[in-house]
Amino acid sequence: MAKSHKTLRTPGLERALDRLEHLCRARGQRLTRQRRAVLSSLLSAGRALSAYELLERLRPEDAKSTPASVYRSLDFLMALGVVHRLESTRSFIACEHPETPHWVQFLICRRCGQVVEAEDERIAAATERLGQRLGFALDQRVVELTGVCEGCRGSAARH
Amino acid sequence: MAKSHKTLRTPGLERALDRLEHLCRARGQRLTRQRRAVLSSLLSAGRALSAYELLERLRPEDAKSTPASVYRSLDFLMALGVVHRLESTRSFIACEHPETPHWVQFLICRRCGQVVEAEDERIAAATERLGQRLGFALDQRVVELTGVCEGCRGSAARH
DNA sequence: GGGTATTTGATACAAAGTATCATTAAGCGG
DNA sequence: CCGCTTAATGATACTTTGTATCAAATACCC
Ligand SMILES: [Zn+2]
Ligand SMILES: [Zn+2]
Ligand SMILES: [Zn+2]
Ligand SMILES: [Zn+2]
Repeated sequence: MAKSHKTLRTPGLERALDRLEHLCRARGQRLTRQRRAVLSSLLSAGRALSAYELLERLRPEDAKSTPASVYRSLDFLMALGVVHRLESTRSFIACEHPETPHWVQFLICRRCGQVVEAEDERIAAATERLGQRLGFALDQRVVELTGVCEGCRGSAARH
Repeated sequence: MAKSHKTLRTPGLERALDRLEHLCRARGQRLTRQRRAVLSSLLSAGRALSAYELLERLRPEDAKSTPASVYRSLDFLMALGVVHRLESTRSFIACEHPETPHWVQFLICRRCGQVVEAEDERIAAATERLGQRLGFALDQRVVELTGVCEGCRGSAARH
């Protein structure tokens, strides 16, 4: 029988890991087991995770993960642009469209925790403009909009 | 001789504390010594401070400040809208124009730490729009743009 | 498969933020 | 000005989040 790789279950995840590999090769960066595991875990979580939640999910598979190692992998993946950090919730999420380098905005539902990654031209342009107007050469833009998503508003009669 | 209040040194600070008092009365909230001290300290710092930096500045005057008490005062002042939290630097800063309720953007210089509070109509409108488009009823918007300010770019020959 | 620079493991620590409950004081009415 | 009531603080201990250091391991190139 064929060797039973644990992959190939979710094609989306497979594609993301392939993309990670190609990104690393292109930049001459090393792709390690941990880095793969961290991205993989974030992707299959399907939501934002704190570094320590992530750690808990990694431990069963890799007992020697530590906070430091998780943060290191996260930093690496963020530099590559395949993971983002949500400043307002101190958590991390896999990028939803890592094909292009991008400045994104996040919409966060405070009730169900859903996070939507948006790429709004208007906001991008307006922030760039503001930076120029005030003389700042911007290199990082955090836009995190918190509220209640449509689903959650519907499902709550009131209050 | 007249009683030697330690106030009246900086009219801007005085005005801010008066405003704080009025805000509290208007809302039936109590204005305590600590809350005054926290706002006062943030104002005279003239920059963003972490909660613990703030604590250090309060301790000489009020030896029984604790992390918990500082965070409580900060939460109170933020609810009133006279203090903002910078998510991307985990710090707090006095509002630069607390007259009106507002959604603001922050520009942060990563070299000198300067923070500028802006109120850009275009960004406000664009974020609101995005929220509507994606079905979110927004109640908090974090817009924090980091880069290098004009002064710092000028003063650095290169790198 | 071996060599080397990079990454990780292990440990310890620093920084940021919160829970709890007994005690204190702000603001109000008399 | 005094005492009452309720909200806020003090004290303590704890949780969560993030880093420093250096020896050991491993990804990648050949
Ligand atoms: Zn993205
Ligand atoms: Zn929701
Ligand atoms: Zn403000
Ligand atoms: Zn600067």
